[in-house]
Amino acid sequence: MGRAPCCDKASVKRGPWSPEEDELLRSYVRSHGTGGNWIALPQKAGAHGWFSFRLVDRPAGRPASWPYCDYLLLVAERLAVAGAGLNRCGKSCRLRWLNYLRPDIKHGGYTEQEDRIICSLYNSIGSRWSIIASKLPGRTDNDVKNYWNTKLKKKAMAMHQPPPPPQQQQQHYHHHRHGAGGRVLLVSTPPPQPPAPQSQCASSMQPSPASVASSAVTTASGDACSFGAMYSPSPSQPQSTTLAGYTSVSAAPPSPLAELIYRVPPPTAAADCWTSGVALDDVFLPELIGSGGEFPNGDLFGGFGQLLQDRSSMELSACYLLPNPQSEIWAAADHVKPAGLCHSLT
DNA sequence: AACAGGATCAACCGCCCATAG
DNA sequence: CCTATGGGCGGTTGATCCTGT
Repeated sequence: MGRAPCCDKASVKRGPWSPEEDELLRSYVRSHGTGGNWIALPQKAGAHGWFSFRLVDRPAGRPASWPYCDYLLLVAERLAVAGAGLNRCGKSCRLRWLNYLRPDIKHGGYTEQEDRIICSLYNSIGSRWSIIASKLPGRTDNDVKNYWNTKLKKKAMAMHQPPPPPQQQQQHYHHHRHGAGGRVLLVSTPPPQPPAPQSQCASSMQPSPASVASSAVTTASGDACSFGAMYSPSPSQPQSTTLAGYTSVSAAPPSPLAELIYRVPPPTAAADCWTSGVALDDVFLPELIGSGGEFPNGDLFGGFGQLLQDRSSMELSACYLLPNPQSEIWAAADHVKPAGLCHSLT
C-alpha cells in the first residue's frame, strides 16, 4: 500500500500557475520563508491578503536622478481574499518556487562552459540532475534536465561522443542550496528569519523579514519587474510628510481597490508617531533603485495595510529611503485614518 | 492559410530518504 | 525499532509553441 497523498488532489488547483498565484507564493516565501513546511504553506500564504501595486506614472520631465518621486499613482489590487490561502498542493508550491519563482534563477542561454560541465557530470554521475544543477549557479535541476533531454543530448550525440550509460554515484556530494534571493530589508522588530540575501543597495540596512512582501510593478513605459517589501514602523521620526491628495478610493473588492496619487512634499519639522496596531504589507520597488534605476540612492516602496481589525479601514503608503544621511521619507494615506499618521524617519 | 509533426518546458507523479515522535 | 510525515529527486506527461510542407 502506498503512502497517503500529501494533499487532496481533487480539491486543489492543478496546472499552470496564474500570475496572481505566483505573486501570492512569492510574497509569502519572501516574507516568511517556507517555514520548513511546504505542506502547510498554501494555507498560510494569502491568509492575510496580499496586494499588488502598479506604479502607473510619474511626472513628465522629472529627471531620473530626482531623489524621490513627487507623485505616485498606485493602483492596489487584491490578490487574495483574506484567509483564502493558496489552493495548491504544497509540493506544487515548492516546485514552483524552486524552479521558477526563485529570484536567482536563470532560464535558457546556456553557455559553452555550462554545456561542458553538464556533459562532464552526466558522464561521471549520470542523471543526478540536482547535483549537476548545484554546480551551475542559477540553474535548476528541472531546467538542466529539460535542457539535456531536448538539446544537449542530441548535441553530444552529434559529436559522435554518446555519453556512456549513467553510473551510480560513487562519492558523496554536498548539495548547497541558496536561500531565497531578494534583498536586505529594514524592520523595527526582529522577525522569524526569512532568507536574508544580499541587498542591492542601502548596505547599512538590517536584515528584515517579518512583514516583507513582494509584488510586481509595471511602469508607464510598460516595464515590468518584481519587488520585495518591508514594514518599518519606528517610534522616532523627527520629520514628517503628508499626503497631498488622492483619487477614487474604494475599500471594497473587486480590484482595483484603490487608486491613489501621492504627492511627497519635502520633510517638515513636525514630528509624528506611528500608531500602534497598524498592519502593513509594504512593497519595495527594487528595479527602480540602485545604479541604473530611477531612484539610485535608496529604497522606494508602497504599502497597503489595514487598521487594527477593521477590514474596512484601508491604508496606502509609500516610502523612499534617502541616501545621505540614512533616512526615510514616508507618505501614507487612509481615507479614515486620522491626519498626521504620515511621517518620515531619520 | 492550414495542417502535421517536432521541440520545448512547466508541472505532475511516485518513489526514496531523513527525521521526529 | 517502528511509523508517520514531509522534503527531495528523477522520470514522465501534456499543453503550447515552432517549423516545415
